[in-house]
Order: sequence, then C-alpha cells, then structure tokens
Amino acid sequence: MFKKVLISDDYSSINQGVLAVLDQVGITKVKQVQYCDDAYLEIKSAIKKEAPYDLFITDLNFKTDHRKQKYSSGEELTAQLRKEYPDFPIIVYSVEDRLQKVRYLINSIKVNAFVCKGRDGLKDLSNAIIAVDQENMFLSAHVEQALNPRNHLEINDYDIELLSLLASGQSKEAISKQFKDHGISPSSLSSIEKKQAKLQLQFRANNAIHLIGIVKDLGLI
Amino acid sequence: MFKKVLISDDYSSINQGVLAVLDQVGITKVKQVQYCDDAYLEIKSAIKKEAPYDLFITDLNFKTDHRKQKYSSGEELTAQLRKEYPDFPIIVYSVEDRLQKVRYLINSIKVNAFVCKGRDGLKDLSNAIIAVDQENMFLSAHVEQALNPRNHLEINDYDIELLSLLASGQSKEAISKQFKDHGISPSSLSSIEKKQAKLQLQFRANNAIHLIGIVKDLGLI
DNA sequence: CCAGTCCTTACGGGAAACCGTAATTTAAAT
DNA sequence: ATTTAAATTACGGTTTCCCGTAAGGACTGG
Repeated sequence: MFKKVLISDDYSSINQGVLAVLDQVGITKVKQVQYCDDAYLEIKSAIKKEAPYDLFITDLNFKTDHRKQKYSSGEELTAQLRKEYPDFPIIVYSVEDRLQKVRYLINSIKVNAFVCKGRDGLKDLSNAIIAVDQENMFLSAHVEQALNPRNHLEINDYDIELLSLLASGQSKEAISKQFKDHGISPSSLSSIEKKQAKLQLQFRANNAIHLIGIVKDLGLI
Repeated sequence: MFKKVLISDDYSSINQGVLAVLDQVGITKVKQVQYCDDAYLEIKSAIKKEAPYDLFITDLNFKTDHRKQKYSSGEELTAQLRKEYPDFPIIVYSVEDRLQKVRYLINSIKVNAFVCKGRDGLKDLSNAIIAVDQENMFLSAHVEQALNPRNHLEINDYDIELLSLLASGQSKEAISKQFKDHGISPSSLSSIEKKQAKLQLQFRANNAIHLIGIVKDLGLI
C-alpha cells in the first residue's frame, strides 16, 4: 500500500474527509496543500530530498484568489506531472462529471483514477486507492460510461452542425428540412431527436436548453 | 444635404449598394474604406486638410485578417469618434439586430441612426440619411422597439437567476417550485413563461434554446 | 445467401413548452 | 377611499418536444 501521500484541494474541509479515508486504509504519512502550485513544488521538493510521494490526490477546480498561480487547475497540474513522471499515481477527486472531461483526463493525461465527489465520494475514493495500489484504473460509477467504447463518439462535424442549428433557435422540424435540402444524412426528425438524445447523454444534459448551455461553456460552438 | 461622406464596410459589394443609395440622394463626394483604422485616419486627415467629412456610414463587424488593427469593430471606432467629435453624424449599417446592442449604440455612443442590413436595408438607409440630415434620429423598424421605454428592462438579478436555472436544465415547473420555496417573486409558472418571453423578445431569440445560446455568448451567465 | 447488427426512418402517446386571454392581486395616483 | 394602472397568476388550446417501439435498409461476417 502507498506510504506517503499528497492531497490537494482548496477546501480544507474536504481534505479532512480524504484524510479520514487515508487513515482508514492505513496511510498516515499525508501532507495536504490548497494550491496547485504548492502541490507541484511539494512533489518536486520531496523527490529532491529522496523521499518522494507515491500517490497524489487532487481536485480539479480551485478558486482563484489574490495569490497568482502558475497552475490554476488540477487539469493543468496533472498534465504537467504526467509529462514529467509517467508512472506517478494520480487520483482525481472532483465534483466534475462531464464525460468529455473525464475521458480526457483518463485517456490523454492518463490519471489513474477519477472519483466523483458527492454521495459515495469517500467510499469511491477508498476503492480507488486500493485499485490504483494494485495498478488498476478506477472510475466512479457515475462516470463509468466515459470509457464505454460505444460512447467513444467524439464530436464530429454533424454534431457541431446540429448543435449550432439548435442554438440558433431552429425547431427540430426546420433542422430536418434543412438537412434534407442540403443532402445531409441522417435528416429525419426522428434521427435528429435520437442524435440529440445521445448528445444529451454524453454531456449529461437534462434537455436541449441544458445541452446548449453546456456546449457553449465548452466552447464547442 | 450632406456633401462629403465616408463609408466603411469590409465587403466591397455592400459598399457598392451604399454608393448607389448615396448617388440617388445626390451625394457624389464619397470615399470608401474597408478597415476601421483606415476610416479613422481618413476622417482625421480630412479634418486636417480642412475638408472634413460631414457623414460617416459604417458597419459594425469587420472580419479580421493579417492586418493588425487598432479598432477592430465599428463599435470601438464609433465610440472613439463620438468622444472626439460629439456632433459628427454617424450612421451604423449592420446585420446586427440585438436590441441590447442597438440601445447601447444609440443611448451611450449616440450614433445618429441604426440601419439593419437585409430586405429593406438600402431603403432604410436612404431614409436614415434624410432623417439624420434633418437632425433626426433613425432606426430600422426591425429594431425600433429598442428605444421603447417599456423595454428598458435592463437585465436584473432575477433575470440572471432565471436564465441560469434554464441553462442548468431545469423545467419551468421545477423553477417555479424553486422560486416559491426561496420566496422569490414572481414564482408562478405563468410569470416565468412571461418573463422568458420578454427576454426572448429582448434578445431576439426564437425559443429558450436560442435564448440560452445568446446569453452564453454574451457572457451574461 | 442468410443471419445478425447497426443505422435510419416512421409513428404515437404523454409531457412540456408556447401563447393568448382573462381573472385576480398588488401598487400607484389622485 | 376610489379609481387606474400594472403586475402576477390562472387557464386552455395548440405546438413542439420527448421517448419508446417498431419497421425498413445497409453493411458485415460466416
């Protein structure tokens, strides 16, 4: 089992919960920080002192304050860490649950686990630690389908087109007609509805309004 | 009637149409430019040469290209011009039709006319020139209500809250209940629908999806 | 050639949104 | 206090959306 762990989260109250979990699985050498930059420096310095951390647990979103940071999010920090230390175990513990982001963290940054905060957060975290210790990957159930190859549907031009038309206030019927006119397939009302439903699943949107809100935020359209 | 006019639009084909209109009302001394910076310099230089322009017609949106510009939009340019020359007649001729923007240009920048490109664009432009010549203001019918005091509803906290909830995927019924619980008024389903309709009018949105798309773009939420 | 699967399309029932109107309440004015 | 106006709510009819089911086509592998 891991011996020395660093945890990073801007809410110290959450750090406390993580501490409890670590304690429960018998890890006592724990340090916590509240800024990404501190985490980075701490990891570097520990290596220099030849007492490196063997697990890093981090949040993704950090509130910005007066302190200017080089790494303003867990995403940037983990990307950098992974670049420097390809084998360093990293667990992300975040409220984030957008599949897109989860997939990016797992596939591109190659973090070892993604645990969703919330209801079963700490239990999941405990399981994640055990899994990662055994060199397995771990995902909270809530975002498990992020890796489902059936959902590997990266956003393509058709999706973008559809989302754009939706965002521009067209009814689905109008969009269907437009697609027919432009020879874009599939173009039936039913297919458009299905595609939209798939996108809503993918982005965890409740309805079309929500969907557009999300993809606008992501800058997809 | 105006004697010397400068027109600015990045599409020279549109400039041609404007030229025709000017010709029709008997204005022949016309120069056209395709960059905001050129327009600014031209106006300045004409004043220096003691042959100033007495009307400026400009688009709002200019495609950016390799040429680095100080003024990248008609909005910035007109704001600057108005600051330097409070009485210089300016007509905006743009595809833009968001009431918010129209209101800003008229009330804050104090341009003399706002003409919407499209169907009746050139006819409107002709009327606008005549109106401005007689020191009247002119608005295309399509955006006339921008100045309607009944629509002076600047976006308030309630609106933001409502838009945010919509964007977060809640049904109107759920929002209504939430407002009731939090003692926010008005909270009835009907009122929420009405408020949304008003916002859609204000932002010229066809439906809720469109509305969220627009306010996300504006960074309102 | 024929399963089998996936994709596309069609259809239908129920829910939610949309939109006009009218009733009711609240606020404002005199 | 009475009248007006405005805001809020209630209601009904129509449209659109939502979602499940199923039929028809296209492609694949055997």
